[in-house]
Parts: sequence; C-alpha cells; structure tokens
Amino acid sequence: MMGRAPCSDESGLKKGPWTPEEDNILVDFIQKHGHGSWRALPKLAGLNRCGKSCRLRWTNYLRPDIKRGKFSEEEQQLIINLHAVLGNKWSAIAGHLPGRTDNEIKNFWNTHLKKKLLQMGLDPVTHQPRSDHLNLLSSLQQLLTATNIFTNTLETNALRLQSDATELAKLQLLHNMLQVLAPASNLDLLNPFGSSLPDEVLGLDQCSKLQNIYNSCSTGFLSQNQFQNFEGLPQQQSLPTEYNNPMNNGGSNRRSCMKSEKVDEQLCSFSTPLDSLPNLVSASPECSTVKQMENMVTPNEFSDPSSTSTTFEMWGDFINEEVTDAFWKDLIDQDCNQ
DNA sequence: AAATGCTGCAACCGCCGCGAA
DNA sequence: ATTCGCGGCGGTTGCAGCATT
Repeated sequence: MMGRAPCSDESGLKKGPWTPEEDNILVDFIQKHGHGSWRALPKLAGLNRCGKSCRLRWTNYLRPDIKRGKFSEEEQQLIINLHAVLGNKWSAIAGHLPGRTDNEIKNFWNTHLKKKLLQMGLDPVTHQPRSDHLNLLSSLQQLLTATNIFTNTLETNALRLQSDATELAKLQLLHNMLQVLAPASNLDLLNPFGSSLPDEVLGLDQCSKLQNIYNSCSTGFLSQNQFQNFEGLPQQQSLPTEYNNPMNNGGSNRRSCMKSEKVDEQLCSFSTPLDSLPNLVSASPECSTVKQMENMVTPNEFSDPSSTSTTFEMWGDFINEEVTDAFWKDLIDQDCNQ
C-alpha cells in the first residue's frame, strides 16, 4: 500500500478538466466494453489519463443514470435527515438518493445545507441547537438587525438607539466570552458582578481584565483608568482575517470556516456550563435575542425621544469604537490561542 | 471598466479496506 | 501470513463565473 505512486505522478498523463472529446472516448469505450479494470481502461480506450481519473469522471459525471439539476426540497430534507444519522458517509447517503453521486451530495452539503442548518441555529455536525459562542454571535447579529429595525421606525432616536444596541451587543459578547472562559466553580454564582477571578484559576491575565471590564460595564462604573487599561492590553500576534468578523459565520471564506470550526471545538471542550453567569440576553436559540431586546427596551423609552437610555449611556460613554475594535480582535485572538 | 472578493463545483489527493496472489 | 493492486471514500484544492467595490 504505502509508497505506491499516485496516478498523477505517472509521467505525461493529463490532469484537470475533461474535454468533450475525452468524454466521448470514455463513454464510447465503456458502452462497448464496460469499464473492466479501471487501471487498464485508459490505455485500451486511447485516453491519456490515469484509471482513477477515468473512474471518477464516469461515476460522477458521465454515468447515464445520473440525475442532474437542483436538489428538490424533499431531497434536501432527506440528505439532512440521513446526515443526522450517518454523518459524513456521503456514499451511504448517496445510496438513498437515486441518481445522485456522493461527490455531488458532499458539495451540496458544504455549500448549501451546512449554511441552512447554521441559519436555523443548528450545529451542522450534531444537528442539535447550537449553544456555543458562535451561536451567541449569530444572536448578536440578530440584535444588530433589530437595531436597524428600530432605527427605521424611530427616526428621531435612530442614531442613539443604534449605538446603544451595538454596545449592548458588545457587552453581551463580553459576557458570553466570560461564560466560556471562566470555570463555574470559581465564580461567585450569587454575586457574580462583585466577584473577581483568582489568577491561579484562570491563569489568564487577560481573562481577569475581561472580568473586571465586564463587572464595570455591567454596573456602569468603569473608571477612566480602567478604560485606559483597554489600550494597555498586550497586542497578540496579528489577527488572521477570518477572525476579524466573527459575525460572519455563514462562511465568507470556506477555508477559514474550517479553521473557525476547530476553534469552535476547542471552546466547546471547556467544561464550563454556560449558566455560570446570569444571562443579560439569553444565548439559547429558543429564546430570541430580538424578543429580549423588545422586553428590555420599554415602549415608553421609544415614545419619548427626549428620554435617555441611561443604562446604555453610562457604559456607552466609555466604549470608544476605535479602541474597542482592537480589543475585540485581541479577545478573539486570545480565544483562538487557548 | 478594472480590480477584488466570493461561490459553487469538478477534479484531485491520500488513505483505507478488501481480495487475490 | 504477508504483500500487492485495486476500487472506494472523505477531505481538499483549483478555477471559472458571478458579484461587489
């Protein structure tokens, strides 16, 4: 087994996309003689390809029983159901969809169905509701969307509301990061806002700072000195671009998506229960963040443009876009290095 | 109009299991 | 019992076409 040269190493054999002429030769040969030994086929048929390439071209594209075109809703649901049971056993899944190849199903899964599940708040691996930080981030996306809805309907308060909700989103992210990073047993569950994290527990200077910042944010008493500590946070190595926009987990870049999932797994490996801190806004998919927003901001606050959303403003004052953007990057980077 | 980024899909790669020698 | 060749599988890559800036 080991050491056998891949067919691509054989000298002079063509690689890459098939031409219509090559397709014709392959189809003609198989229709007349069957494929027999794939390894022997190209020589017999007069193709300058390796047998493996011929086999793949035939099974994935030229076979007469292949069904082409879009996947129907029924097929999509079937794939999702089968994947929940079989996992990435594409050939087994393909066995239940006549005319579809494993390669086609695999591609369709990676490009469409995976995103579809993510949008539904389901983990594409486990098919369970997502409760990890990426789901929280998608909740934040909803939150920001909600912000836009508010601004459309209430022009007089538009800019301030958007700012408030964006900053609430940041606090929510901070809060949930803490939940992921901090072991439950070492937090004061009854009075988490007043607790501090022992260094020996976290072993993460930044996590302690995070806790302090969070405590201060939550009560609106962050001092100017603490704010300056934001800027004093050590810069990690440069942030990979895929982490720059954690909201975009729909896969703006599929290579980076895979990397994010590894990070995701690492974070999930923390045994910290997510209820170790009281939720500001529930992260669970069954409890919509938008709904929470509606509950948090009373109608009166909307109807009176002169009123100030005091809670938001108090901690909103210290959150400066330019400074905290670097902080978020830093934070997520730290996350990735765990 | 050109440059850049993103998406979808065909094809490739490397590994594995099985059966024959 | 071991080796070898083959087919099959899942993961990954390359690239054309489309969208956006």
